[in-house]
Amino acid sequence: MKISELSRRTGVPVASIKYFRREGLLPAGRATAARLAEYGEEHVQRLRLIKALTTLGGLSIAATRDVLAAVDQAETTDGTLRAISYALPVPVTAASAGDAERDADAEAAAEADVTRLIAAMDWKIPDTSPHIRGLAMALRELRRLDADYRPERLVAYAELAHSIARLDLERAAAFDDSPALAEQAVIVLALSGPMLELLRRLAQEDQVRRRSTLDDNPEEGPGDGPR
Amino acid sequence: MKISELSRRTGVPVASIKYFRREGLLPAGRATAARLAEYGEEHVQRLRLIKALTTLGGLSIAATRDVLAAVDQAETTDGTLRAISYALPVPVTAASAGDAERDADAEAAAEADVTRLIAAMDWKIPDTSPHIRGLAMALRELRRLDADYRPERLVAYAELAHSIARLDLERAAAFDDSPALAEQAVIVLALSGPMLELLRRLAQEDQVRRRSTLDDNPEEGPGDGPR
DNA sequence: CAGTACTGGATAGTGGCAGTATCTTCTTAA
DNA sequence: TTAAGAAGATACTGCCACTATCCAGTACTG
Repeated sequence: MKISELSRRTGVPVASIKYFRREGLLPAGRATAARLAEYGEEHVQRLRLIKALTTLGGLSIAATRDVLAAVDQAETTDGTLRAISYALPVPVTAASAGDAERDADAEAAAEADVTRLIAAMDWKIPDTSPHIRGLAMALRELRRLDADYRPERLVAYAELAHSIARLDLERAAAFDDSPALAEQAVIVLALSGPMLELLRRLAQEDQVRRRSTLDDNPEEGPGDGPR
Repeated sequence: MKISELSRRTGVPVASIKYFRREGLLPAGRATAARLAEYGEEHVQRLRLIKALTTLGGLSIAATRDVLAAVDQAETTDGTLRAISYALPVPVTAASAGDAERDADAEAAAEADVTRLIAAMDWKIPDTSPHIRGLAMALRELRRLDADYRPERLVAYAELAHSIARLDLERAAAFDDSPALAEQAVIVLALSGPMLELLRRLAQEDQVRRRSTLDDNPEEGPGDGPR
Protein backbone atom coordinates (compact mmCIF):
# COMPACT_ATOMS: atom_id res chain seq x y z
CA MET A 1 0.00 0.00 0.00
CA LYS A 2 1.05 3.58 -0.51
CA ILE A 3 1.80 5.95 2.29
CA SER A 4 -1.52 7.72 1.89
CA GLU A 5 -3.40 4.49 2.44
CA LEU A 6 -1.22 3.66 5.42
CA SER A 7 -2.18 7.05 6.78
CA ARG A 8 -5.86 6.44 6.15
CA ARG A 9 -5.79 2.98 7.73
CA THR A 10 -4.08 4.15 10.90
CA GLY A 11 -5.31 7.68 11.25
CA VAL A 12 -1.75 8.94 11.45
CA PRO A 13 -1.05 11.94 9.19
CA VAL A 14 1.35 11.36 6.33
CA ALA A 15 3.73 13.96 7.67
CA SER A 16 3.88 12.14 10.99
CA ILE A 17 4.57 8.83 9.30
CA LYS A 18 7.48 10.44 7.55
CA TYR A 19 8.62 11.88 10.84
CA PHE A 20 8.56 8.48 12.51
CA ARG A 21 10.59 7.07 9.65
CA ARG A 22 13.14 9.84 10.02
CA GLU A 23 13.42 9.14 13.72
CA GLY A 24 13.89 5.44 13.13
CA LEU A 25 10.65 4.25 14.69
CA LEU A 26 9.22 2.88 11.50
CA PRO A 27 11.16 0.89 8.91
CA ALA A 28 11.14 2.13 5.35
CA GLY A 29 8.75 0.56 2.94
CA ARG A 30 9.90 -1.88 0.30
CA ALA A 31 11.20 0.28 -2.52
CA THR A 32 9.49 -0.39 -5.82
CA ALA A 33 11.21 2.42 -7.68
CA ALA A 34 13.70 5.12 -7.01
CA ARG A 35 11.07 7.30 -5.48
CA LEU A 36 8.31 4.90 -4.58
CA ALA A 37 7.84 2.43 -1.77
CA GLU A 38 5.33 -0.17 -0.74
CA TYR A 39 4.06 -0.54 2.84
CA GLY A 40 2.50 -3.62 4.38
CA GLU A 41 0.53 -4.86 7.34
CA GLU A 42 3.63 -4.81 9.49
CA HIS A 43 3.74 -1.06 9.07
CA VAL A 44 0.14 -0.75 10.16
CA GLN A 45 0.85 -2.81 13.25
CA ARG A 46 4.02 -0.89 13.98
CA LEU A 47 2.20 2.41 13.80
CA ARG A 48 -0.42 1.12 16.23
CA LEU A 49 2.34 0.10 18.58
CA ILE A 50 4.02 3.48 18.26
CA LYS A 51 0.79 5.24 19.07
CA ALA A 52 0.12 3.00 22.04
CA LEU A 53 3.59 3.48 23.45
CA THR A 54 3.51 7.24 23.08
CA THR A 55 -0.07 8.04 24.03
CA LEU A 56 -0.76 5.30 26.57
CA GLY A 57 2.73 4.56 27.70
CA GLY A 58 3.68 8.20 27.71
CA LEU A 59 7.03 7.45 26.10
CA SER A 60 8.92 10.09 24.20
CA ILE A 61 9.78 9.53 20.58
CA ALA A 62 13.38 8.82 21.53
CA ALA A 63 12.37 6.29 24.21
CA THR A 64 9.95 4.65 21.81
CA ARG A 65 12.73 4.25 19.29
CA ASP A 66 14.92 2.52 21.86
CA VAL A 67 12.16 0.20 22.95
CA LEU A 68 11.26 -0.71 19.39
CA ALA A 69 14.92 -1.36 18.65
CA ALA A 70 14.92 -3.86 21.51
CA VAL A 71 11.79 -5.46 20.07
CA ASP A 72 13.39 -5.80 16.68
CA GLN A 73 16.59 -7.29 17.99
CA ALA A 74 14.67 -10.01 19.79
CA GLU A 75 16.65 -13.22 19.77
CA THR A 76 15.83 -15.34 22.76
CA THR A 77 12.78 -14.95 24.95
CA ASP A 78 14.78 -13.97 27.99
CA GLY A 79 17.02 -11.64 26.08
CA THR A 80 14.00 -9.92 24.65
CA LEU A 81 12.38 -9.45 28.00
CA ARG A 82 15.56 -8.15 29.50
CA ALA A 83 16.31 -5.79 26.66
CA ILE A 84 12.84 -4.30 26.81
CA SER A 85 12.98 -4.02 30.56
CA TYR A 86 16.10 -1.90 30.24
CA ALA A 87 15.01 0.02 27.18
CA LEU A 88 12.04 1.44 29.02
CA PRO A 89 12.86 4.80 30.50
CA VAL A 90 13.10 5.11 34.23
CA PRO A 91 10.43 7.42 35.50
CA VAL A 92 11.97 9.83 37.97
CA THR A 93 15.52 10.39 36.91
CA ALA A 94 16.59 13.94 37.35
CA ALA A 95 16.06 15.35 40.77
CA SER A 96 17.13 18.66 42.18
CA ALA A 97 20.33 20.17 43.32
CA GLY A 98 18.71 21.03 46.63
CA ASP A 99 20.69 22.60 49.35
CA ALA A 100 23.35 20.08 48.46
CA GLU A 101 24.59 19.98 52.04
CA ARG A 102 24.23 16.36 53.04
CA ASP A 103 22.70 15.42 49.73
CA ALA A 104 25.25 12.69 49.35
CA ASP A 105 24.38 11.38 52.80
CA ALA A 106 20.66 11.38 52.21
CA GLU A 107 21.19 9.79 48.83
CA ALA A 108 23.33 7.04 50.27
CA ALA A 109 20.84 6.43 53.07
CA ALA A 110 17.96 6.19 50.61
CA GLU A 111 19.92 3.80 48.46
CA ALA A 112 20.68 1.66 51.49
CA ASP A 113 16.95 1.58 52.24
CA VAL A 114 16.26 0.36 48.75
CA THR A 115 18.93 -2.30 49.02
CA ARG A 116 17.42 -3.48 52.28
CA LEU A 117 13.97 -3.59 50.74
CA ILE A 118 15.23 -5.64 47.83
CA ALA A 119 16.89 -8.05 50.22
CA ALA A 120 13.70 -8.32 52.28
CA MET A 121 11.71 -9.09 49.16
CA ASP A 122 14.29 -11.60 48.05
CA TRP A 123 14.49 -9.89 44.70
CA LYS A 124 17.42 -10.64 42.45
CA ILE A 125 18.41 -7.34 40.98
CA PRO A 126 21.86 -6.17 39.97
CA ASP A 127 23.21 -3.21 41.90
CA THR A 128 23.60 -1.37 38.66
CA SER A 129 19.90 -1.30 37.88
CA PRO A 130 18.80 2.22 37.09
CA HIS A 131 15.56 1.56 38.92
CA ILE A 132 17.42 1.34 42.19
CA ARG A 133 18.76 4.83 41.82
CA GLY A 134 15.38 6.05 40.63
CA LEU A 135 13.59 4.67 43.65
CA ALA A 136 16.27 6.00 45.96
CA MET A 137 15.86 9.47 44.54
CA ALA A 138 12.11 9.25 44.84
CA LEU A 139 12.37 8.19 48.45
CA ARG A 140 14.78 10.97 49.28
CA GLU A 141 12.39 13.50 47.81
CA LEU A 142 9.46 12.03 49.71
CA ARG A 143 11.43 11.92 52.93
CA ARG A 144 12.15 15.59 52.50
CA LEU A 145 8.40 16.18 52.40
CA ASP A 146 7.99 14.42 55.74
CA ALA A 147 6.11 11.64 54.06
CA ASP A 148 6.32 8.35 55.88
CA TYR A 149 7.92 6.02 53.40
CA ARG A 150 10.15 4.01 55.66
CA PRO A 151 11.15 0.57 54.44
CA GLU A 152 8.58 -1.11 56.67
CA ARG A 153 5.89 0.88 54.96
CA LEU A 154 7.31 0.17 51.56
CA VAL A 155 7.23 -3.58 51.97
CA ALA A 156 3.46 -3.65 51.67
CA TYR A 157 3.68 -1.77 48.39
CA ALA A 158 6.56 -3.91 47.23
CA GLU A 159 4.57 -7.07 47.76
CA LEU A 160 1.73 -5.72 45.69
CA ALA A 161 4.18 -4.66 43.01
CA HIS A 162 5.55 -8.16 43.08
CA SER A 163 2.11 -9.62 42.49
CA ILE A 164 1.55 -7.29 39.60
CA ALA A 165 4.85 -8.20 38.03
CA ARG A 166 3.93 -11.85 38.32
CA LEU A 167 0.66 -11.24 36.54
CA ASP A 168 2.50 -9.33 33.85
CA LEU A 169 5.15 -11.93 33.27
CA GLU A 170 2.61 -14.71 33.21
CA ARG A 171 0.85 -12.92 30.44
CA ALA A 172 4.04 -12.30 28.52
CA ALA A 173 5.16 -15.90 29.00
CA ALA A 174 1.99 -17.10 27.36
CA PHE A 175 3.49 -15.92 24.10
CA ASP A 176 6.74 -17.75 24.64
CA ASP A 177 8.32 -18.92 21.42
CA SER A 178 5.70 -17.12 19.42
CA PRO A 179 6.86 -14.61 16.85
CA ALA A 180 4.63 -12.08 18.54
CA LEU A 181 6.45 -12.52 21.83
CA ALA A 182 8.56 -9.41 21.60
CA GLU A 183 5.60 -7.29 20.69
CA GLN A 184 3.32 -8.68 23.36
CA ALA A 185 6.11 -8.43 25.89
CA VAL A 186 6.61 -4.78 25.21
CA ILE A 187 2.88 -4.22 25.52
CA VAL A 188 2.79 -5.99 28.84
CA LEU A 189 5.92 -4.42 30.23
CA ALA A 190 5.30 -0.89 29.01
CA LEU A 191 1.55 -0.54 29.10
CA SER A 192 0.55 -2.39 32.24
CA GLY A 193 1.78 0.58 34.21
CA PRO A 194 -0.54 3.19 32.78
CA MET A 195 -3.46 0.78 32.87
CA LEU A 196 -2.76 -0.07 36.47
CA GLU A 197 -2.47 3.61 37.27
CA LEU A 198 -5.96 4.14 35.90
CA LEU A 199 -7.31 1.24 37.94
CA ARG A 200 -5.58 2.62 41.00
CA ARG A 201 -7.19 5.98 40.44
CA LEU A 202 -10.59 4.37 40.14
CA ALA A 203 -9.98 2.38 43.30
CA GLN A 204 -8.83 5.54 45.03
CA GLU A 205 -11.98 7.28 43.96
CA ASP A 206 -14.01 4.44 45.42
CA GLN A 207 -12.09 4.60 48.67
CA VAL A 208 -12.52 8.33 48.92
CA ARG A 209 -16.25 8.02 48.32
CA ARG A 210 -16.58 5.30 50.92
CA ARG A 211 -14.91 7.52 53.46
CA SER A 212 -17.30 10.31 52.55
CA THR A 213 -20.43 8.35 53.23
CA LEU A 214 -19.45 5.87 55.92
CA ASP A 215 -16.79 8.24 57.12
CA ASP A 216 -15.50 6.46 60.17
CA ASN A 217 -15.80 2.92 59.00
CA PRO A 218 -12.49 1.88 57.52
CA GLU A 219 -13.84 -1.64 57.11
CA GLU A 220 -15.46 -2.60 53.92
CA GLY A 221 -18.67 -3.82 52.47
CA PRO A 222 -18.96 -7.28 50.96
CA GLY A 223 -17.27 -8.30 47.78
CA ASP A 224 -14.00 -6.54 47.84
CA GLY A 225 -10.49 -6.87 49.06
CA PRO A 226 -8.22 -9.04 47.04
CA ARG A 227 -7.59 -12.50 48.34
CA MET B 1 13.70 35.61 54.31
CA LYS B 2 14.43 37.19 50.96
CA ILE B 3 13.87 35.51 47.66
CA SER B 4 17.56 34.84 47.21
CA GLU B 5 17.71 32.92 50.47
CA LEU B 6 14.56 31.02 49.55
CA SER B 7 16.34 30.10 46.37
CA ARG B 8 19.46 28.99 48.22
CA ARG B 9 17.50 26.93 50.74
CA THR B 10 15.49 25.07 48.12
CA GLY B 11 17.89 24.93 45.22
CA VAL B 12 15.29 26.50 42.95
CA PRO B 13 16.60 29.40 40.83
CA VAL B 14 15.20 32.81 41.61
CA ALA B 15 13.80 33.12 38.12
CA SER B 16 11.88 29.89 38.58
CA ILE B 17 10.48 31.01 41.90
CA LYS B 18 9.17 34.11 40.20
CA TYR B 19 7.74 31.93 37.45
CA PHE B 20 5.90 29.76 39.94
CA ARG B 21 4.49 32.86 41.58
CA ARG B 22 3.30 34.16 38.25
CA GLU B 23 1.63 30.86 37.49
CA GLY B 24 -0.12 30.84 40.84
CA LEU B 25 1.70 27.86 42.33
CA LEU B 26 3.37 29.83 45.05
CA PRO B 27 1.69 32.53 47.14
CA ALA B 28 3.33 35.93 47.26
CA GLY B 29 5.49 36.77 50.22
CA ARG B 30 4.31 39.10 52.95
CA ALA B 31 4.96 42.60 51.63
CA THR B 32 7.19 44.65 53.87
CA ALA B 33 7.45 47.60 51.53
CA ALA B 34 6.22 48.64 48.14
CA ARG B 35 8.87 46.60 46.46
CA LEU B 36 9.96 44.12 49.07
CA ALA B 37 8.50 40.95 50.45
CA GLU B 38 9.30 38.45 53.14
CA TYR B 39 9.10 34.68 52.63
CA GLY B 40 8.68 32.05 55.30
CA GLU B 41 8.97 28.34 55.97
CA GLU B 42 5.65 27.74 54.27
CA HIS B 43 7.22 28.91 51.05
CA VAL B 44 10.10 26.52 51.48
CA GLN B 45 7.68 23.66 52.04
CA ARG B 46 5.52 24.71 49.13
CA LEU B 47 8.49 24.77 46.80
CA ARG B 48 9.45 21.27 47.92
CA LEU B 49 5.93 20.13 47.19
CA ILE B 50 5.98 21.78 43.78
CA LYS B 51 9.21 20.07 42.91
CA ALA B 52 7.96 16.71 44.10
CA LEU B 53 4.72 17.00 42.15
CA THR B 54 6.45 18.04 38.95
CA THR B 55 9.57 15.86 38.99
CA LEU B 56 8.24 12.78 40.79
CA GLY B 57 4.58 13.08 40.00
CA GLY B 58 5.27 14.19 36.45
CA LEU B 59 2.58 16.86 36.67
CA SER B 60 2.61 19.85 34.39
CA ILE B 61 2.77 23.32 35.86
CA ALA B 62 -0.93 23.83 35.11
CA ALA B 63 -1.90 20.53 36.75
CA THR B 64 0.26 21.32 39.74
CA ARG B 65 -1.50 24.64 40.12
CA ASP B 66 -4.89 22.93 40.13
CA VAL B 67 -3.80 20.35 42.65
CA LEU B 68 -2.31 22.96 44.94
CA ALA B 69 -5.47 25.01 44.67
CA ALA B 70 -7.39 21.98 45.92
CA VAL B 71 -4.92 21.64 48.77
CA ASP B 72 -5.37 25.26 49.75
CA GLN B 73 -9.13 25.13 49.67
CA ALA B 74 -9.16 22.21 52.05
CA GLU B 75 -12.19 22.45 54.30
CA THR B 76 -13.29 19.03 55.39
CA THR B 77 -11.19 15.92 55.21
CA ASP B 78 -13.46 14.26 52.71
CA GLY B 79 -13.82 17.33 50.59
CA THR B 80 -10.08 17.67 50.46
CA LEU B 81 -9.55 14.10 49.40
CA ARG B 82 -12.21 14.34 46.77
CA ALA B 83 -10.98 17.65 45.40
CA ILE B 84 -7.45 16.34 45.09
CA SER B 85 -8.62 13.12 43.53
CA TYR B 86 -10.31 15.11 40.79
CA ALA B 87 -7.63 17.75 40.44
CA LEU B 88 -5.06 15.14 39.47
CA PRO B 89 -4.84 14.84 35.73
CA VAL B 90 -6.07 11.68 34.10
CA PRO B 91 -3.22 9.91 32.43
CA VAL B 92 -4.29 8.79 28.97
CA THR B 93 -6.79 11.30 27.74
CA ALA B 94 -6.37 12.04 24.09
CA ALA B 95 -6.39 9.04 21.86
CA SER B 96 -6.35 8.83 18.12
CA ALA B 97 -8.81 9.41 15.38
CA GLY B 98 -8.07 5.99 13.99
CA ASP B 99 -9.94 4.71 11.02
CA ALA B 100 -13.00 6.12 12.75
CA GLU B 101 -15.23 3.44 11.25
CA ARG B 102 -16.73 1.72 14.24
CA ASP B 103 -14.79 3.85 16.69
CA ALA B 104 -17.99 4.71 18.48
CA ASP B 105 -18.86 1.02 18.75
CA ALA B 106 -15.47 0.04 20.10
CA GLU B 107 -15.56 2.94 22.48
CA ALA B 108 -18.98 2.01 23.80
CA ALA B 109 -17.96 -1.64 24.16
CA ALA B 110 -14.84 -0.67 26.08
CA GLU B 111 -16.84 1.59 28.34
CA ALA B 112 -19.31 -1.20 28.99
CA ASP B 113 -16.41 -3.43 29.96
CA VAL B 114 -15.23 -0.85 32.43
CA THR B 115 -18.71 -0.49 33.88
CA ARG B 116 -18.92 -4.25 34.30
CA LEU B 117 -15.53 -4.31 35.98
CA ILE B 118 -16.56 -1.61 38.39
CA ALA B 119 -19.71 -3.49 39.23
CA ALA B 120 -17.76 -6.69 39.75
CA MET B 121 -15.41 -4.90 42.10
CA ASP B 122 -18.33 -3.30 43.91
CA TRP B 123 -16.72 0.07 43.47
CA LYS B 124 -18.83 3.13 43.99
CA ILE B 125 -17.84 5.49 41.24
CA PRO B 126 -20.02 8.05 39.47
CA ASP B 127 -20.52 7.45 35.76
CA THR B 128 -19.09 10.84 35.10
CA SER B 129 -15.66 10.02 36.46
CA PRO B 130 -13.00 10.94 33.92
CA HIS B 131 -11.07 7.84 34.91
CA ILE B 132 -13.77 5.66 33.41
CA ARG B 133 -13.37 7.21 30.01
CA GLY B 134 -9.60 7.11 30.38
CA LEU B 135 -9.58 3.41 31.15
CA ALA B 136 -12.03 2.72 28.36
CA MET B 137 -9.79 4.47 25.88
CA ALA B 138 -6.76 2.63 27.14
CA LEU B 139 -8.56 -0.70 26.78
CA ARG B 140 -9.71 0.12 23.29
CA GLU B 141 -6.16 0.91 22.28
CA LEU B 142 -4.84 -2.28 23.85
CA ARG B 143 -7.56 -4.35 22.25
CA ARG B 144 -6.51 -2.95 18.91
CA LEU B 145 -3.03 -4.28 19.58
CA ASP B 146 -4.43 -7.76 20.15
CA ALA B 147 -3.47 -7.61 23.78
CA ASP B 148 -5.56 -9.77 26.00
CA TYR B 149 -7.18 -7.33 28.40
CA ARG B 150 -10.60 -8.83 28.75
CA PRO B 151 -12.54 -8.01 31.90
CA GLU B 152 -11.72 -11.37 33.45
CA ARG B 153 -8.05 -10.56 33.07
CA LEU B 154 -8.53 -7.11 34.42
CA VAL B 155 -10.15 -8.22 37.64
CA ALA B 156 -6.87 -9.55 38.97
CA TYR B 157 -5.25 -6.17 38.35
CA ALA B 158 -8.24 -4.35 39.74
CA GLU B 159 -8.02 -6.27 42.99
CA LEU B 160 -4.40 -5.34 43.36
CA ALA B 161 -5.23 -1.73 42.56
CA HIS B 162 -7.87 -1.91 45.24
CA SER B 163 -5.33 -3.08 47.79
CA ILE B 164 -3.00 -0.30 46.86
CA ALA B 165 -5.70 2.29 47.19
CA ARG B 166 -6.54 0.94 50.61
CA LEU B 167 -2.94 1.28 51.68
CA ASP B 168 -2.87 4.82 50.32
CA LEU B 169 -6.03 5.93 52.04
CA GLU B 170 -5.00 4.37 55.30
CA ARG B 171 -1.89 6.45 55.19
CA ALA B 172 -3.76 9.61 54.32
CA ALA B 173 -6.35 8.96 57.01
CA ALA B 174 -3.62 8.85 59.61
CA PHE B 175 -3.39 12.60 59.20
CA ASP B 176 -7.10 13.13 59.65
CA ASP B 177 -7.92 16.42 61.29
CA SER B 178 -4.32 17.44 61.17
CA PRO B 179 -3.47 20.71 59.45
CA ALA B 180 -1.03 18.74 57.34
CA LEU B 181 -3.81 16.50 56.06
CA ALA B 182 -4.27 18.17 52.72
CA GLU B 183 -0.58 18.18 52.05
CA GLN B 184 -0.02 14.58 53.07
CA ALA B 185 -3.11 13.56 51.16
CA VAL B 186 -1.80 15.06 47.98
CA ILE B 187 1.52 13.37 48.51
CA VAL B 188 -0.17 10.03 49.00
CA LEU B 189 -2.64 10.40 46.15
CA ALA B 190 -0.26 11.92 43.64
CA LEU B 191 3.07 10.35 44.44
CA SER B 192 2.17 6.79 45.31
CA GLY B 193 1.74 6.11 41.63
CA PRO B 194 5.27 6.92 40.51
CA MET B 195 6.74 5.17 43.52
CA LEU B 196 4.66 2.09 42.84
CA GLU B 197 5.71 2.22 39.22
CA LEU B 198 9.33 2.09 40.29
CA LEU B 199 8.65 -0.84 42.59
CA ARG B 200 6.78 -2.58 39.80
CA ARG B 201 9.73 -2.12 37.51
CA LEU B 202 12.07 -3.56 40.09
CA ALA B 203 9.74 -6.49 40.60
CA GLN B 204 9.54 -6.95 36.85
CA GLU B 205 13.28 -6.97 36.65
CA ASP B 206 13.39 -9.64 39.31
CA GLN B 207 10.80 -11.73 37.49
CA VAL B 208 12.66 -11.41 34.23
CA ARG B 209 15.90 -12.47 35.88
CA ARG B 210 14.26 -15.44 37.53
CA ARG B 211 12.97 -16.58 34.19
CA SER B 212 16.45 -16.27 32.77
CA THR B 213 18.09 -18.54 35.31
CA LEU B 214 15.39 -20.95 36.45
CA ASP B 215 13.56 -20.49 33.21
CA ASP B 216 10.78 -23.01 33.61
CA ASN B 217 9.99 -22.61 37.27
CA PRO B 218 7.16 -20.13 37.67
CA GLU B 219 6.95 -20.89 41.39
CA GLU B 220 8.77 -18.76 43.83
CA GLY B 221 11.21 -18.74 46.63
CA PRO B 222 10.19 -17.87 50.18
CA GLY B 223 9.16 -14.49 51.37
CA ASP B 224 6.99 -13.17 48.64
CA GLY B 225 3.46 -13.00 47.40
CA PRO B 226 1.27 -10.51 49.15
CA ARG B 227 -0.99 -11.97 51.77
C1' DC C 1 24.35 60.22 52.29
C1' DA C 2 26.38 58.35 48.16
C1' DG C 3 27.20 53.94 46.17
C1' DT C 4 26.32 49.44 45.38
C1' DA C 5 23.90 45.31 45.66
C1' DC C 6 19.75 43.45 45.79
C1' DT C 7 14.40 43.30 45.41
C1' DG C 8 9.72 42.45 43.17
C1' DG C 9 7.45 42.77 38.96
C1' DA C 10 6.80 42.96 33.88
C1' DT C 11 8.12 41.38 29.58
C1' DA C 12 10.82 39.13 26.33
C1' DG C 13 13.78 35.39 24.90
C1' DT C 14 15.50 30.38 24.79
C1' DG C 15 15.73 25.46 24.00
C1' DG C 16 13.64 21.12 23.48
C1' DC C 17 10.03 18.32 21.70
C1' DA C 18 6.62 16.67 18.55
C1' DG C 19 4.95 17.27 15.00
C1' DT C 20 3.44 20.00 10.37
C1' DA C 21 4.27 22.38 5.95
C1' DT C 22 6.70 23.37 1.94
C1' DC C 23 9.59 22.50 -1.88
C1' DT C 24 11.76 19.63 -5.28
C1' DT C 25 12.22 15.75 -7.91
C1' DC C 26 10.26 11.77 -9.50
C1' DT C 27 6.46 8.06 -10.88
C1' DT C 28 2.37 6.56 -12.66
C1' DA C 29 -2.37 6.07 -14.03
C1' DA C 30 -5.91 8.43 -16.84
C1' DT D 1 1.10 14.24 -21.74
C1' DT D 2 -0.46 15.88 -17.93
C1' DA D 3 -2.41 15.96 -13.34
C1' DA D 4 -2.24 13.51 -9.02
C1' DG D 5 0.16 11.65 -5.92
C1' DA D 6 4.90 9.81 -3.67
C1' DA D 7 9.38 10.30 -1.58
C1' DG D 8 12.85 12.89 0.68
C1' DA D 9 15.05 17.08 2.56
C1' DT D 10 14.52 21.06 4.99
C1' DA D 11 12.16 24.63 7.27
C1' DC D 12 8.58 26.15 10.12
C1' DT D 13 5.16 26.05 14.10
C1' DG D 14 3.15 25.72 18.74
C1' DC D 15 3.60 24.51 23.26
C1' DC D 16 5.96 24.19 27.50
C1' DA D 17 9.04 25.17 31.18
C1' DC D 18 11.92 27.83 32.19
C1' DT D 19 15.63 31.92 31.94
C1' DA D 20 17.25 36.61 31.07
C1' DT D 21 16.75 41.44 30.85
C1' DC D 22 14.95 45.69 32.21
C1' DC D 23 12.94 48.79 35.45
C1' DA D 24 11.81 51.34 39.50
C1' DG D 25 12.39 50.96 44.32
C1' DT D 26 14.85 49.43 48.90
C1' DA D 27 18.59 48.61 52.18
C1' DC D 28 22.90 47.93 54.01
C1' DT D 29 27.96 49.99 53.81
C1' DG D 30 31.25 52.88 54.82
